Amino acid sequence: MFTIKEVSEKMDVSEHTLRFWAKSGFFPFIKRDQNNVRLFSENDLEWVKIVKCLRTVGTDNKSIKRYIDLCLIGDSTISERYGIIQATKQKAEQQMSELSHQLELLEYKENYYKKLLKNNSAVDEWNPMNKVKEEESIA
Amino acid sequence: MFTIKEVSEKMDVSEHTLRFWAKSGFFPFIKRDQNNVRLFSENDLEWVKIVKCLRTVGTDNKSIKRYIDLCLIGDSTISERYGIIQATKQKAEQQMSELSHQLELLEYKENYYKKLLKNNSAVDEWNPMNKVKEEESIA
DNA sequence: CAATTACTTGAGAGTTGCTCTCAATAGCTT
DNA sequence: AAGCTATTGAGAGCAACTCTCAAGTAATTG
Repeated sequence: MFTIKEVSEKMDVSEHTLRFWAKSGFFPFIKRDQNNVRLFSENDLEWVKIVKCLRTVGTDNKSIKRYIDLCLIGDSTISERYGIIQATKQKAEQQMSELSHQLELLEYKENYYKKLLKNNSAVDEWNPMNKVKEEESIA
Repeated sequence: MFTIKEVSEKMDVSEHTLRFWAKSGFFPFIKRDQNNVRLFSENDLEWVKIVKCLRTVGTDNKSIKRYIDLCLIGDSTISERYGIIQATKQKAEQQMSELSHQLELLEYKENYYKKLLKNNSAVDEWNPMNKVKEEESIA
């Protein structure tokens, strides 16, 4: 059994967020000790894991709650849960491809700045002939 | 020259967000027509592109403003901008690897549900012998 | 054994980055 | 002229945290 602090470190989710998620009903099986302190079991960690996964992919909390509730209902909801997981997978894949697209832009910029740095250190800054005119700055 | 609606469609960013970004000072060169309507130039689209890129990777708006301001200052800030782009690239790479990690979990779940669906349709649900005991539901 | 330190709790305020609503204005169409 | 379509800025609303705080408990230390 783990305290919220231990879970926070183990799963790399802030204690605040874990409490917020708990209040949102994302961890239905959490026990408390005699002092009302939350104690997470290994099984509870699995719930943290799936919630973190869904949030990482950008699922909103309402949809996460829906998924949790489906799990609690039981076997009759398996095909709906299967659909949710599939849709989430697709979303994750789209995000990967979007990210790799943005990485291309970042690499282009990186090279652009690298070149500028090389040139700048080579030229004589004090020579007015090296002044470059620009209509508008570039991002 | 493009209206905000055209830019919204071209760049896949909502008009609301574009206005919000404009108000935040992310597009320093935007012109207006005689009716105060914003007109984006091709160069302005480049600013939209880089802002969208930085936001996609999760850069906060304050840091984006800092980057924009550095661009406006000019050549003396190239090495700082280079650093920002490098750090952003790293962040994007981390996010890719986090996403692909989460994709693994999603694939595992997908297979798990796929198997359950196959079994469920094969067994006789009305046979009490097929009742499976579970201590706690699983996410 | 009182005091300090280290956690934990829930309530609730504050923050970020949108997102949406609205009234005012302008141009185009019939 | 009336209707339709855009655009604008101001400002309300929202999601998902994030942070602050007072209160409670437990272990440690002087």
